[in-house]
Amino acid sequence: MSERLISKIEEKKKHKKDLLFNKSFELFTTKGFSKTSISDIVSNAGVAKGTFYLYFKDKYDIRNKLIAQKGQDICEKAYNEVQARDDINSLEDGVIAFTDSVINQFSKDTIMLKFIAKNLNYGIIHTAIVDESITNKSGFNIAKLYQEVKEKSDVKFKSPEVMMYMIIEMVSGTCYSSILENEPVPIDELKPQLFDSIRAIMETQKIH
Amino acid sequence: MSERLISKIEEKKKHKKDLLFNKSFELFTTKGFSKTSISDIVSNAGVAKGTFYLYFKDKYDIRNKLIAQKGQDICEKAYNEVQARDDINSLEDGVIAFTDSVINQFSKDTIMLKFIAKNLNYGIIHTAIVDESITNKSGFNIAKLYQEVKEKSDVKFKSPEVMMYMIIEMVSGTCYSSILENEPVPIDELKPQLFDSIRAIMETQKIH
Amino acid sequence: MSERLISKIEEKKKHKKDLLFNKSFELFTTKGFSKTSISDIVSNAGVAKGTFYLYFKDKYDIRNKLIAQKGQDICEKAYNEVQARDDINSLEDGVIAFTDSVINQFSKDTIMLKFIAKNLNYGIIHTAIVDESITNKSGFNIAKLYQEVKEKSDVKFKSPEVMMYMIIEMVSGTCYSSILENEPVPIDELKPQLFDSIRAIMETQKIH
Amino acid sequence: MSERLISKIEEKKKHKKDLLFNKSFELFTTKGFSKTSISDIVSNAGVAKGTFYLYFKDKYDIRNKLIAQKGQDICEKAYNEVQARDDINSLEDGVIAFTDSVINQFSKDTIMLKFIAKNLNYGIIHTAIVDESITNKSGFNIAKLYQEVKEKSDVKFKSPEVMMYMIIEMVSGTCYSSILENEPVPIDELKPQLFDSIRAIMETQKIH
DNA sequence: TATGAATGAGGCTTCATTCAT
DNA sequence: TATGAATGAAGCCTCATTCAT
Repeated sequence: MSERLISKIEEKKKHKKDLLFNKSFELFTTKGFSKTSISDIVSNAGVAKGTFYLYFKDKYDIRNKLIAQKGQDICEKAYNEVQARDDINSLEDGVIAFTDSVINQFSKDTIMLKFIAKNLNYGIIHTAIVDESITNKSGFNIAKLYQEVKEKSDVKFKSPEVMMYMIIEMVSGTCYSSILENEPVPIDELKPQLFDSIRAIMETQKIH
Repeated sequence: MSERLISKIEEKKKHKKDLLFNKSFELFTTKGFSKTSISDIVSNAGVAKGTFYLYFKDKYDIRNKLIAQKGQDICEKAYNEVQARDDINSLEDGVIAFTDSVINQFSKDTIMLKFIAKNLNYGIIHTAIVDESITNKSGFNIAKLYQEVKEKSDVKFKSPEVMMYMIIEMVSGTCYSSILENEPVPIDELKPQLFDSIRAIMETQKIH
Repeated sequence: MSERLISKIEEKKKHKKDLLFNKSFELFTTKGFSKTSISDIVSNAGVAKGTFYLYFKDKYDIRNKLIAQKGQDICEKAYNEVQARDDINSLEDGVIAFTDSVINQFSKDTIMLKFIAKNLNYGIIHTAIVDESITNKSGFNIAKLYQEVKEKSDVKFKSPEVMMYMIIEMVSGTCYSSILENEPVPIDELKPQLFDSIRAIMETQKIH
Repeated sequence: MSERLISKIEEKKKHKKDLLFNKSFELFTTKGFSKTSISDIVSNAGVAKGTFYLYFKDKYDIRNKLIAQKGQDICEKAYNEVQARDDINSLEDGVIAFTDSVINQFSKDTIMLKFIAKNLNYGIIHTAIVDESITNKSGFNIAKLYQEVKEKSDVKFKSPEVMMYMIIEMVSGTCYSSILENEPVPIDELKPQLFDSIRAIMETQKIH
């Protein structure tokens, strides 16, 4: 009986935390982070100011957890989509399919793109990955994925980390303004050239 | 006589504006933008608060002009270095030489790297390029450079804008953490792979 | 059986109250009263916030009871020490011996000195003396002591209350900074002069 | 002309600072220090919140300066009164006359007595004495006074600092409750006994 | 032009207290 | 009795901006 009581309370707490998460995301993406105050967040969530501090240290805390959370959601979805396909015959195909999924998700949800791109930086990602409350939520973990892919691949690359890095930066940088402003070209035009470039970069890195 | 008087006043005005520019840059790069107040800036510059508003609209205004200014300084220096070399036989060589110069400048001045990277975004660049007070300062102009290079080249590319974009994003993204944190590898290790990738991307874009 | 059950519960209650007492004292003397919150107290005591309000009205309540308690402990100890001596031949000797014991106790426990001195005031003492939960704890009672001493003495004084008052204030005031800061002189140097002054004051008050 | 302008502005500033001083004193003595907020102070003074911070660091700052200020005012007045008398034939007479003046001042202004007694401590006095904005206000200086008296006296004392200390503590301690609560006796009854005790203490300290 | 005193909105955070469980 | 989530008033302080001089 007392167990059920506890779980009920825990559920309520979870609900309140999620409420704060969702309303914060809403406000950060519409008003912008620095123009969103704690007052805005709590009045939107319909809770008292003090309640915010029961769940988060400050505005930066909730932002960082939000970024990590959303970032992982996107990667997890992309991973699952790649797994479900049966036309992936090489690592190149896999990387491109993964990229394609991420681009598509961002194209459909430009608010998310703006939020993540504006706020992403390595410090945040790192501390977030360490935060168990996020990584434990689902079984998925971006670090595990990377390891898994590397081991499965039968082709060897000179420096896989550098290669992935170059690809990620190229993709994220160009897509940001392509999706949001159609500059230098709309995303549909950009994609084939991007994929060609990914293959070209991977080719330079192969060890024969 | 009155002309000289006017020019003297103009000089003084210029002096104060420059002072505010320099001190702002100092503070933005040490304390960070959002933690730097107008009070900080003026007390460091030794002028009154009201004076700030005589020259700039607000804190964002001075930051944007600062970024554009510093960004152009770097490009101009890189351009001049490339011009002075006599071992540039192709557009690829030119792009790589230009990139190399920029990377070297940032390696020597990581504060600048942090400032520009953290604040750069297309909106700022665009409004800044339009601002005559910056572009007119020296004869150099990044837009003109681009045109010039494109016309000179005897090889044609499918989509030069896209190509340059992809290269720029790949370079800037990877160099940031490579220079500042040696991640994923130190900049000296990164460079050859980056240059290989640049050549590879350009190759995919060539029209034969 | 039910009696033992009740006494067990009573013991538990007593235990919790004592726990709150002890942890409060610890925190008040380390962090200071105003910087110690109820949250601090209960989290240190390992009980829930609501529990605090089961035993005390508020932070002031627990502080006042603490002061009275600790003050009485000190007086009781001093009284017992004086009783145990056989070299006390006059009221002057008794007063000085009592004073000496209190000073020694404070010298060994400066935290207590700070706490009591900083918080002592007549309102608190008075309400605390009235509080039965404190005075009943042991048989000792400072008011009874005073009466007892006065009756036993064969010398008469003009105004014993005033005399004791002057002595107490002189002693407590000077000892505070002498013990804590060695100002104006260390306590060992101060003592003989203090005792001379006590004797001198008492002499002016004697009725011959 | 510009000089007069500056002095006019300085006058206005002085006026505002004094306004804050006065209103703070009023509130601290009626509501109590901890229950007086900055908001209370500024709304009573009729200035904006920010203005407070132009003149004082925080609530503690204004309180400490207030104590030092008021304390010095009292001592200065007592000193002048002693100087004006022609029946002072010894150091004992001087100390007693000074004490008498201070007691009389506090008897007439019990609010001041409460404020100073509750807040006085050596740290505050010390930092206040160092603060030039207070000590320079008038020529008077408590440290100078002490030196002056010591040099003039033709009788020598074993340890003048300790002696003064004991006297001060005895006087201040007993007077506080005597003036405010008539306990243990009204101040008029206390005085003669206090003065006897002062003479007795000084006697024990004389070097013959 | 230049100054800097004054403003006051608005942000962040703490914390005593309550009350449903 | 005991709990601790929730409250929201209340405090402190900063800072961009204005305007009289």
